[in-house]
Amino acid sequence: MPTDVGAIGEILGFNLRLAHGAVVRHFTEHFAELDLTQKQVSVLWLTHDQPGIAQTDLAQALQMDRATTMAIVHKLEARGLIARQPSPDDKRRIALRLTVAGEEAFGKARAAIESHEKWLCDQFKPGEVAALLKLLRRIHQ
Amino acid sequence: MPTDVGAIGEILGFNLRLAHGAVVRHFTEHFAELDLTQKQVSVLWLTHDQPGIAQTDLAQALQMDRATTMAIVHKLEARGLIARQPSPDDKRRIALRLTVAGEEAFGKARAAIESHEKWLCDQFKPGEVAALLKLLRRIHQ
DNA sequence: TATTGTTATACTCTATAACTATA
DNA sequence: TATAGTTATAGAGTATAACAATA
Repeated sequence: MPTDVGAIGEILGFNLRLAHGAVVRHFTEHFAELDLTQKQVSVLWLTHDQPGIAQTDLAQALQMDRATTMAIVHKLEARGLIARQPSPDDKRRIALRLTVAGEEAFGKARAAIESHEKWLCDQFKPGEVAALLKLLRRIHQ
Repeated sequence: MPTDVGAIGEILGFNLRLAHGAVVRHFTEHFAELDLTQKQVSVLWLTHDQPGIAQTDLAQALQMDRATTMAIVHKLEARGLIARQPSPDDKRRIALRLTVAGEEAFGKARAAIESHEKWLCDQFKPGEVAALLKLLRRIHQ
């Protein structure tokens, strides 16, 4: 039984923060074996869906700073999950692709996401999931 | 116009993360002048509401680790916003209170929270705010 | 034994600033 | 000039482990 938080418990931003934290904790436990963070999985996912994507595109899609994106991509490259090659038509851009090991890791991650997402969605009725999705989108779009 | 994120955009956890990030960014800009983070404001708020509260209580209410709580309280104490005194009935516990400066800072923070929260809630109809609050609570409770 | 506070440590995320190369 | 990548740097948050004092 959590401590009563009083008036702050009525603040939407406060509840969003606690909900986010709870999901992150579950994610971290769930992905401990794969040793992947939310951000890393997101980058693997987007790179899988859009081979040749550049860091700037990732940054925009995931609403991150370029430097933050750099750090995440660099780590995934060091682990041999992502390969980089200069883009022929624009030499400033570097095209990203998953390596064979990256595709394999993403396959496992995708299965883990499904069960993680199921845990989250099982807390709601189907209509509630759609409603929550719609409301959350309005905040970040 | 954000980049199309594809299938990952249907994941509830993904949207929760982006929404949380957007709110944190707005909060940070909004509180730049006061130089306070979400966590720091939460601690000030709870300490204001419950004078004599201990770090363990804060940790439980804010769903944080004890060590994390320690770091936040310590920083607020160093800034002269929080005072600590050993609890008479349980010498392990340390009672926390806001100093005069702390009360003043919290007063300003409370006004800033109101306008920040208004920005957030203005993105929704009244019924939607209540619905979102209810759904988020279910995740972290 | 259990709880509270504490310290040390480490990693992720986040952002800013400044630099290089290319468009 | 604007964009893409890069590096250095710094701070916040998160968590684990281990310790001392007290219950």
